[in-house]
Amino acid sequence: MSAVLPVLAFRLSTAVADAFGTQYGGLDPELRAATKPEFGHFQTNLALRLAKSLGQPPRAIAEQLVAALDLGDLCEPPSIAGPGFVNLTLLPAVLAAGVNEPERFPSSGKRVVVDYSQPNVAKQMHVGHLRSTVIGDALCNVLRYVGDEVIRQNHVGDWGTQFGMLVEQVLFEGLVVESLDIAGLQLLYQRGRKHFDADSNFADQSRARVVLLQSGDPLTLEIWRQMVEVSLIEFDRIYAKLGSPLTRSDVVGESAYNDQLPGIVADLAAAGLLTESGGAQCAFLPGFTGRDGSPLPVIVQKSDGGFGYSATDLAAVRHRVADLHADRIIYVVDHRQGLHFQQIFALCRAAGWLPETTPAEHVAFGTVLGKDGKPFKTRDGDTVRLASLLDGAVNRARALLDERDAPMSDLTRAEVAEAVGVGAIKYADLSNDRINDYVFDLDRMVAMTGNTGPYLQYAHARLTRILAKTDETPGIVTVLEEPAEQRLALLLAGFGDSVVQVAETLQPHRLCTYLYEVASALSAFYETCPVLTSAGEVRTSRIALCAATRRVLQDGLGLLGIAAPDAM
RNA sequence: GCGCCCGUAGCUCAGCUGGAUAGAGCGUCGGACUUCUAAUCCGUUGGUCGCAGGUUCGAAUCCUGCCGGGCGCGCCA
Repeated sequence: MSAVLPVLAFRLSTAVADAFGTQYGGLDPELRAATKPEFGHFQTNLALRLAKSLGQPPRAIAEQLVAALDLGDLCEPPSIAGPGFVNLTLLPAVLAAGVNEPERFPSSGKRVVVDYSQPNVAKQMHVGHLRSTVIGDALCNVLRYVGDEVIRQNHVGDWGTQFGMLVEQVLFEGLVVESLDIAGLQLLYQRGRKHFDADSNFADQSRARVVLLQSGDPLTLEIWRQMVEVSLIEFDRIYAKLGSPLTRSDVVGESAYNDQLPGIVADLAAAGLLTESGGAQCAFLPGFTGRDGSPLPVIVQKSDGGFGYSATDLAAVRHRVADLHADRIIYVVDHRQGLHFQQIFALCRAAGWLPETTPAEHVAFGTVLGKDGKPFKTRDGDTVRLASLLDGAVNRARALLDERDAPMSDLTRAEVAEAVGVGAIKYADLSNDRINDYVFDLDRMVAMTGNTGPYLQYAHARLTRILAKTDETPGIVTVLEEPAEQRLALLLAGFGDSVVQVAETLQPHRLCTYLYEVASALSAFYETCPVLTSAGEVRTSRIALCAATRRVLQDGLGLLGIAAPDAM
């Protein structure tokens, strides 16, 4: 639609300038989607806006505006309604063109770095990683679609004091790390933690081991590397299950910045941004205050000389701007870290590592809750593993498929169950505004009615079936007479705009809402407009409309990271 | 105490950056299957947009102040 929209906007501005003087030509044409189908396709509220400065009644202005407006090649004659709205209805041919010629996005020349997923070494991925991974994937897809170059950064938690303890426990037990899996590593962590708390001698050795790790002791480093390897194998497995494109080449863990941390401190000190407080090197920034109103620091270097997460995050920002040449930096991290990122961004700007022209955005999201309204946990109070979460949804989808006795091979059925189950979870996660918490409710997620993943997948499967029954390859849309056809066509033409909106707001739920509207409009079309049993040009056109709808659903779901099976 | 976020129908949520009578789904109730896949569709029911002011021709949307909830606030990430 954006091929038409700018033209309409330009004509409106021209008409305003002609009718009321050039000083009003620069006014926002306020071209908006019509609030109701009976008002046409678009509306402009310019007349209302101009009423005051022109000192005339809005309706009179609307009449002059319409008189000056030249839209005969694009729209039906404009109508004036209500207090002064000007309603525009596109000609069927223009609408058809919007469907037949989907918008393509040239390269923006912009490079965007997206930091997301961020699992921790030696820990199983759990429900807490779901949102970051799913939202991050969707945003990467959307940004690339609108022409940005996207660089994924998986800031894996692979460094820090706990690894001293882990390595020490490995040596204590005489373990071969490579024989362990992720669950084994997690158990090792628990044993190490107990050991650490119970045995002060072991605790001291663990602390000494951290120093060895950071200074590059070969044995220590090798054991650490093996733990990372075991973990990455597991992450790969989960990403595959989740259908995430994240790979090892996207992993730039905390350890990657280890060498740069002293330099970070030195640079900040040289810039006069550091203050010693309680033995720690701190940056106190204006506008940040703590509990009792005292200045709130960013602790860059701890009192024991070690570096915390802030130092690593600072180094990461610097790396992304200086080395990766990011034009925009995005962090998909839960909302509780909002203050932390505010501080990091502010400090990076003060240090000159993050130019004012480079936006850094914390894409915050809410918590996944259980039915009790508290953070989602198992019955035993443990965190829910991502793997079991996904398996549960796939099993549920499989049961629904079996119940339905859909005519497909077992292999296909397994694949479809996978797509539907995982898609249901992802869609449920993406379809609400990310800032809100949501309750994990499998029944609702896999429901075939309402704004759910399976409902959209089903719409796609139906279209695939219809198109498979025709012997002709779909052509172009030429006939749009039925209201249901027009409504569907109008929506399809707005796909590009919808994606652009997500790229700007970083709110994937807008795309979900859009796709749901498309699927709903398809249902109405499907009820009132026979496709295969119609004849002539109407049939050809409707087949093309089906093909276009299928493409939008497939592409849209694809952007959300959700598969669209051909049958359900 | 300070800061961020949230508050819209019985429930779960949209509301396109200020526009027309605030919309969906679920649920309720009532219809449509010898199906272009009924895992669907159509109809029905339902709201002082937390409260009070303010800005505006016009506010769920912007501003201020309250109320209620979530989260955060020095060496964990």
